[in-house]
Amino acid sequence: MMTHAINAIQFKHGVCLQCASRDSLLCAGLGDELLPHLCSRSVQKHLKKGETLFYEGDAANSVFNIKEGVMRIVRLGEDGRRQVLAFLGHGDYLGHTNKTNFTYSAEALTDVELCQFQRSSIESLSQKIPEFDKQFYKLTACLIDDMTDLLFMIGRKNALERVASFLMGMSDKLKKNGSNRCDELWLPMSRIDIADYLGLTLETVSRSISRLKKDGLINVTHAHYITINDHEALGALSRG
Amino acid sequence: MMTHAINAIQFKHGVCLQCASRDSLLCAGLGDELLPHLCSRSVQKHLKKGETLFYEGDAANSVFNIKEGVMRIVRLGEDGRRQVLAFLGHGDYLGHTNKTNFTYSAEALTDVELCQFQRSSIESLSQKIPEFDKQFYKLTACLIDDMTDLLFMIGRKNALERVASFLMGMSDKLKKNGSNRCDELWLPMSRIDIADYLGLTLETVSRSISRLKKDGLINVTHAHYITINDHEALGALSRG
DNA sequence: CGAGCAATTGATATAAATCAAGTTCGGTGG
DNA sequence: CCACCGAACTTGATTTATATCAATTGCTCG
Repeated sequence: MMTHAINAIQFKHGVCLQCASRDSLLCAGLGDELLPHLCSRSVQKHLKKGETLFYEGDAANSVFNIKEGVMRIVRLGEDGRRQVLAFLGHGDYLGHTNKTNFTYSAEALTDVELCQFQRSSIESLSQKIPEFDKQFYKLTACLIDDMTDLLFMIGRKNALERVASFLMGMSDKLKKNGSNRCDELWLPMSRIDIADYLGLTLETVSRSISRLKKDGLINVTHAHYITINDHEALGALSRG
Repeated sequence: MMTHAINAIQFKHGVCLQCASRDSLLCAGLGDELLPHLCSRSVQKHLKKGETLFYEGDAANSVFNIKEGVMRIVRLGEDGRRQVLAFLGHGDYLGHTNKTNFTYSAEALTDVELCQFQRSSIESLSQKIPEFDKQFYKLTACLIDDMTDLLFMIGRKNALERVASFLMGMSDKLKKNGSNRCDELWLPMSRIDIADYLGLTLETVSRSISRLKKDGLINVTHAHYITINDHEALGALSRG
């Protein structure tokens, strides 16, 4: 029995050591020697495209780190109005709330790999792993920074600027993750998802994309594959 | 010299022990015996109405806890477009970012009292004060919850619903802080501030308030003093 | 008391929503 | 492999909510 338990932890430690997200998530601040402390508290989860991780209203007992894939975070109004709060992917932290139940759902837009932690263990993890603090600060801060940008965008930018901002944001994310082809975008989400993210309708999103295409700022090789022709100009437009 | 230093810490500890925000900020999780550890890292700040705590672009080396008063958090676009990201007051945490420079300014709408901490000490405070974790989790989570609500509001609600949501939010804050007169609102901010918070123009805010008044949901005794007549109906309207 | 700013209210313009066809894409079965 | 179907997307016509422009009123403070 004892041996079994130790093997299990060593196995998980191995998973974490080789993880593609080793340098970007809650584990990033920890040296290899401390990794098992965090690993032993995590559960690895796999979602197929289209599956839901949790629904609005579910008990908020877990938080998650996304290792791979893209998730859609959605808030639904009583009458069906829908706001996409974020598209999250590699390196993003999900589920941080003070409420007892989630006020949004999380759905997989692609196959997704993630680590699940008990909220209670995250709330006091630094007591066991002091090095954990800094990375936790960083992940929550990134979340807040992104939401700040989104608030400004939805509150004060027009349709064309919002779509430009969205595309630039997708490009920035690629760059952040070390891609050298950050102008070749893959958009796994539908036009409705983009519209609900930007506070627009799908028709307006579609028209804005067509406009950017007509003006030569982007190329639309396929509805879900867009290349940025003029990164500079698209950036300027996104800033207003 | 030695005596002087000890007295200074004891004095600050005294300030913290008697603080009106003792139960709601970063210090809330700590017993009186641990309080000096946090106190010794804080600087007490006082702002007069109209003063700016920091500007967009300033180095983001500090975070703050607001003990008293109301602050306006503002993001400015290159061409002057303005988005109020939050109105913060008693019990709120301010300045949490992963960026090296603030992307928003913080201005006092009233006289304000706050505690300032070095970001570097917050990033690793749990190493010294394990009990600190839980409260830090809570404050960052509240921030994210509020921004989530605001995103849904700006992205998917119409003007009247936004203004209703804003008023309900002000009422909720009073209730959270223990007021038994949560329907008697004092609005220290201007109509422009409200408009820039809700992603509207001041005229639309003014018209919406007039409409709520005409429909009997609220009373406007003064531009900055509003009472909610029908809490239930205003809540229903705010939810859409 | 009056100057100047904040707020309200009204008239008009406009960006985006809504309504309505078409078109393309992706999958399925013959 | 191709034809068909439905879903996703694009494009066009019209409506509408809110912005913009403009005038008036009300407050605040010197």
